[in-house]
Amino acid sequence: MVVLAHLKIGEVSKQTGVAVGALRYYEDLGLLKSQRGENSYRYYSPEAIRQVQFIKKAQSLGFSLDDISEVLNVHQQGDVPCDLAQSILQEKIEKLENQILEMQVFKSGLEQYRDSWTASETQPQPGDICPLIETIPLNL
Amino acid sequence: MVVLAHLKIGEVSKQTGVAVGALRYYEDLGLLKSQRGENSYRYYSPEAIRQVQFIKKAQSLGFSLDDISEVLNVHQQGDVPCDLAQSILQEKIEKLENQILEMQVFKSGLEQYRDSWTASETQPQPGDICPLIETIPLNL
DNA sequence: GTTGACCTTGCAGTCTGATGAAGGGTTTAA
DNA sequence: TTAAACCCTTCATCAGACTGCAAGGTCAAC
Repeated sequence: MVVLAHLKIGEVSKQTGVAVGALRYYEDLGLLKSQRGENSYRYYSPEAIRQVQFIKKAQSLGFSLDDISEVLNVHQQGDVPCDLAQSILQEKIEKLENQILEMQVFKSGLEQYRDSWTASETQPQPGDICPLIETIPLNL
Repeated sequence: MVVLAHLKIGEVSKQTGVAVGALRYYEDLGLLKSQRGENSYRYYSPEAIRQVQFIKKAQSLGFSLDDISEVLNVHQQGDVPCDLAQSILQEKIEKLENQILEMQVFKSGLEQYRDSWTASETQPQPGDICPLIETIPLNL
């Protein structure tokens, strides 16, 4: 099947909102293909627009370009990559959950320090830089 | 007041647990001072140990080296930098709070997609890469 | 025919907090 | 005296997803 490839990179950029430099970058990473003219210009088929939109959508789910590359490779081999996409998504969710929990614990710790500082009227000792920070224990 | 500066960088590294390279890096950023011997070795006073520990403690509160630099500059000018430290800490807490909220919203969105995907039995359309991703709206 | 918009490659830079290597000088202990 | 351990500077590298620039080739309109 021959696909018409008549869009220049600037056109793809306009239609997708993705910068020209980013499109070239995607090509370097193997995420996007183009046909080269005799002038060495990149020419794209309308399919490419969908492909770039696919990349943007996956990015909006927190997929890295590396993740997307994996997904596209499976597609390239003729398989439907939805199972892979789902498991990557599940990983993202779990990682996010852990990060949120960690941040909540960390934030509570900071709030405790902030409140104890406001409450205390620590006098600076000679040689101290800032007693409020220096009362914190070193985690070795 | 003359302060004895007899500790070599490796000694400071051992006593603080901070890598030699990191100590040099702190010096480049103006966070830590040393006296140079004729051999061009760095020599540190025992004060430096406390200074490095101060840096570590501030880092454990989420302070960037840039933040710490600001705090130390105030101290350098003879002022007590606790007010500054407190306001930086307050900023960190607020930023963290916002990040946590954003991540929770984002995570809910991802979970909705995950669940709708699992529930739906979307059949791949010709030309689709992965319908589960392609049903996501583009945020323009 | 010439201006300007568009395209090419390749390399450097962004941000943060370092780490590592290369290539060479110094000190210390046996 | 010689080997190991330590120190110096300078430069490169990492993650991630690009952006920007220089120097040049191409194309379309007037």
